[in-house]
Amino acid sequence: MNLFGEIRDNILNELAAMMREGALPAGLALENVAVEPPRDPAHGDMATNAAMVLARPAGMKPRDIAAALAVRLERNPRIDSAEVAGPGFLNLRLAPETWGALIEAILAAPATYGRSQMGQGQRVNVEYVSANPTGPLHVGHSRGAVFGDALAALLEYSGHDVTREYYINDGGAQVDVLARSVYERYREALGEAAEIGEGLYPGDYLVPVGRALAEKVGARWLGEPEEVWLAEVREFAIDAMMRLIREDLALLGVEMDNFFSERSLYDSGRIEAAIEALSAQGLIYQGVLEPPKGKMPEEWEPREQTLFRSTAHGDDVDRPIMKSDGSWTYFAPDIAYHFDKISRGFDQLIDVFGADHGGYVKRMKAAVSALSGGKVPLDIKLIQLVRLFRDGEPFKMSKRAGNFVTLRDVVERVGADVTRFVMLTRKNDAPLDFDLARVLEQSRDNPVFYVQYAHARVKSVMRRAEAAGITPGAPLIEDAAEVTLARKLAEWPRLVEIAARGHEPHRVAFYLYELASDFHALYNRGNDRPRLRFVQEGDAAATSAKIALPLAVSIVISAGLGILGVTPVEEMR
RNA sequence: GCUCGCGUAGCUCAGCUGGAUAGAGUGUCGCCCUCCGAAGGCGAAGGUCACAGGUUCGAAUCCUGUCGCGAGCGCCA
Repeated sequence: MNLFGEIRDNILNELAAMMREGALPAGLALENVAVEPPRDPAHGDMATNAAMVLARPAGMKPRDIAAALAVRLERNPRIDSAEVAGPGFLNLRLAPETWGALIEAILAAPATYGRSQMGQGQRVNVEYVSANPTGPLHVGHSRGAVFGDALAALLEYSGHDVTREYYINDGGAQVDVLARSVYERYREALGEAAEIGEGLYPGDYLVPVGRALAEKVGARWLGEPEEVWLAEVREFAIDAMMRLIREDLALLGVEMDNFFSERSLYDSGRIEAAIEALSAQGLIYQGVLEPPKGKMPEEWEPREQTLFRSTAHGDDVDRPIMKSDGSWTYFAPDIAYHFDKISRGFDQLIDVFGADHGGYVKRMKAAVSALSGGKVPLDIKLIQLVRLFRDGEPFKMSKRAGNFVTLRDVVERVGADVTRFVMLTRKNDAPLDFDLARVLEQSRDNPVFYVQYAHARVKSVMRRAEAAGITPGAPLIEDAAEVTLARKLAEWPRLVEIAARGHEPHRVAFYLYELASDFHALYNRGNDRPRLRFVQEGDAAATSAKIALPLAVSIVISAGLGILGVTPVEEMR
């Protein structure tokens, strides 16, 4: 049940009838008619802009249309009153029974309330994390991981067919560096002194990898030149790193559907095929780029390169795809990778990148636009930095890795649920402050706690009702605080669609906080007014009617937390 | 220099793809706990939505320009 959607349908039907009867000119477009919660609750339960949207095309005054529509809507038994306000808003007040019916509908279909068919089964590929396989994940990665995972869940919840994908950058120079670093640890494991020179990865996490390698191959690569061992050590090291990364992801509860190897694109003709597809459109040429203005690199000299005419698809300058030695730039396999995604038949692509990839957005969109003939939209979500604190002080430490805080450090301290929720309490493009101490505080200004506490409170109420042998019955929504809460529940399906459309999972987190807040307000009101308590001592019938509302709240909280990947708790400890 | 993002209450941030008197938490101030649901509750103050124009019935939201902060800018991925 989607109350906003249903009331909107009612309104559209009335407008259609008005057109048939001549009260409105025929043929008016109705897509822009919206039914929304009014900003000020004093304006009622719902408001529609129908009259204002239609006034101009109908050549009528907004308030006249609104008044005529109001008369019709007031005949609807679900609507108590319809009132013309302001420039032509129509404010609706719903009948108490309408709220009761909503709560009953939620209880009757707890697994589906809020789910949407908006996506119509569209196939969406969400690529996220995609960290280089050279070490454990750090805090920054965890934000991208949580965001991508929640976005994927949100899209599934709204009717999309989602594939969660990780792109393994195992084709570039950094995995050679990894191999050399592991080789030093290998030598170390065999009793020689490791020489971790400048530019190698110094982290301790490579020590066991070197040891495992020594156990596997023995001493046969000792003293041998790089050409002998590099390729095999690289394979071995990448495998080890990807295992590490999968473990880190598992700690956060993130599970990918597909890992895509960059290396698999090389030596298989797939890069060439992707470039050829661009070339066939005349988008590949030999040329010389202008130097960037204002900031002249030290050793700039004009250089002829193979370029992709990304400017034909909205980029600012054309981009090189081949180095002067004839090898591909990093951009080329990325083009091939996205070509592969397109050819796998996805209707929509989403890339979740770190904010330092900002300069990369336009060229990637240009490539996808060209390769898909403009048919497959690519949305790139940039994830801003995470600043770690503890009790307000900047937090720096590393147990195992170079000089960064690992994902594991954080999850082991505060838990996966807290990490996930907190990471989603900001828009992706705003920096996030993460305080390892404050996220564990039990107070109202900690949204994780506040939402969990609301769920636990409901469960406590339900346990007490159950102990008295009482089950939820036909709900009775009468007090203003109860209506406020029911109204918030009615917004859930609408919020899901808004959040999914904008690829903005943080909206779910904020919604849950508001819902919890309204719930706690009602609960607290029971202090002063015992009639508002959910469990009415010695009155089974009243209790049965009262507990339907909190139960519905817990259903929605549980669904929302499910999208965020957070486990709802039964009790606080 | 160019590109992208951001700029909203003292602080941290929401703000529904253009709606009404711009919201929440925190902080500040006032009131409320012997017990019955205070890991708090109720209320108040607090704003030139960075600035200036524009678009229209209507702008924090869209467009142009300016300022400030951050990130990026040809063989690093």
